[in-house]
Amino acid sequence: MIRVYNTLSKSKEPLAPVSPGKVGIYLCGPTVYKPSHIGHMVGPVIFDAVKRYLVYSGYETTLVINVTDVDDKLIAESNARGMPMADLAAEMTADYMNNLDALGVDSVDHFPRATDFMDAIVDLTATLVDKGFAYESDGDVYFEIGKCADYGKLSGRSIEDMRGLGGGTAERKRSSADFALWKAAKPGEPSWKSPWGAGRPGWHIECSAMSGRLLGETFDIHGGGLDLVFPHHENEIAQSESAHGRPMAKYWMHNGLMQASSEVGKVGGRKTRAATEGDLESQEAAKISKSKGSSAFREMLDMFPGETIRFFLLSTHYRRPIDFSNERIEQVGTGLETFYRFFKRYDRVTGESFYALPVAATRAEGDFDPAGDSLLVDVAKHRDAFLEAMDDDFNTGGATAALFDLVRRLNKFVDEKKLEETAKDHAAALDSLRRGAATLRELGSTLGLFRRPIDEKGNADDELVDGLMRLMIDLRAAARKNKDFATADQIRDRLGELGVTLEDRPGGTEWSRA
RNA sequence: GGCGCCGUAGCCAAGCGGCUAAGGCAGCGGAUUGCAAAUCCGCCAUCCCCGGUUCAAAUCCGGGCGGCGCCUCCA
Repeated sequence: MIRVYNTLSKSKEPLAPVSPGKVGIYLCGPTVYKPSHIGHMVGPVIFDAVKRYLVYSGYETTLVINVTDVDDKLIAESNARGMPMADLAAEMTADYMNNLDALGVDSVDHFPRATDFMDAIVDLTATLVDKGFAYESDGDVYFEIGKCADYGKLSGRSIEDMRGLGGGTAERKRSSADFALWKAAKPGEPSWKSPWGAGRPGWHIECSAMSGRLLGETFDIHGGGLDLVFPHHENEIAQSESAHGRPMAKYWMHNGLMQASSEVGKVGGRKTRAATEGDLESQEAAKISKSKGSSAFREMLDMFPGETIRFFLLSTHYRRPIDFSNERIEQVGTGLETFYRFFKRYDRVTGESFYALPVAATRAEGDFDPAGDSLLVDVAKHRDAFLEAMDDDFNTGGATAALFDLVRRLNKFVDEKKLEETAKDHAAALDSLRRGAATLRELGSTLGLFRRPIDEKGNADDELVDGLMRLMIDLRAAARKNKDFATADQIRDRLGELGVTLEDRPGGTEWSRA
């Protein structure tokens, strides 16, 4: 039984899809006017894992992430850069897609773009006007919050709380809290035809329109960052539910926001803030956000492998805010290496590739009977712990602990059975190891991890280096054979200074680059 | 001011009423190794403070203190 924390009820609820066996997920994606930063990757990585886990759990799952490619900020940026809005959007969308790809986010079924759904947006707006929830004013169309009885149910705000100044359009609105569904085009702005004249959609309407088209009037899970609860999601609910007369989504899942830690020093953070005694500038820099500016995600990919960043994002529970720093990513990267080392060890012992192990597509398929095999009894136990954590509101942090327990058990098994030295004599043990390793790969894959070999620095991509290393290792082996340890150690130490690590194993010496 | 979140070892972090409080990073012992590396074993926390509820609280309630988010563009 999978349980999901629902922002709407502020509690965990058993997952009971609208249509049994099927789950529809809509995640609010980016407005593509600038290169994406790490904050944009949090939701996609989490929901990619959520989808994998749901599929693994037997649900036919559809994941939709929208791309908002028309908006005030896009217009401003395209003017500033002197290029058409559509070109800017295309460029930034490509950047976004490349970033997702590097993180292994490839389970997304649809990336609908707002400009491809203009008809749906206009239709929905017209429906709201027809039903009396919205009104036209000087070519703009506004949603009238006062007509929506339960407005504020998601964020816990009352309409009274909402009465602000109303922005620059106050004089055209009936109430300052009303929000725009459609904005009349000013000269030179990109626009689309509508019953109210040429214009473009307001910020929230595209999500209501696209989710309705792709997932239905009531779908299962709507996700997004915590910062979208108000006003974005609140307004989506108002639009969709007023138009359709039924709930928009059963479960609202919100992920915690990425925050910059002072260690990075680039965008400030908590400690910086303390140090500067509440200085306004550093205070505002604590949260990474589009408008505050932070380095492009693309640059981070030059520093860390995508899988390491993914593991970092999944190392804590998705609802928790997560502090970002290079140091922390390095730490989880160090942890990840434990797995990679085991994979190589597995290859050595079995002569087969870990990455070639079959992965059970579903939970039921992955179930197995330990049949009294002491290794497999433990493997099953850790598998259960993993599933239990994931069932509980996708607790990826707890789940990764089970993964670490599992590799340790597998390593211990290889040690105890001395499989590195005498694998050939232990056919039965190898079978157990295979079964256990397959479980590790299966579980990892539900998080989108361990799916394909990582890129190793150095090795094999340079014939000369490879040949030189073989030479050094052979010379050192000869020295060791002659008990000339001074020479052997000198070779190893000097290579160490160059960032090359040598490891002597039963089957020979292996080298790797830091 | 309004709404909300968080405070668990040196650092990160799971646990959210009841087993010896997961796991990772770092550190310290030990096994292994010619010495290392890797691996394995062991050690390293009474859960911000004060009250309360309960047979029983890190977990619930109240009050402090501290950190943060939203209320304006944001994933």
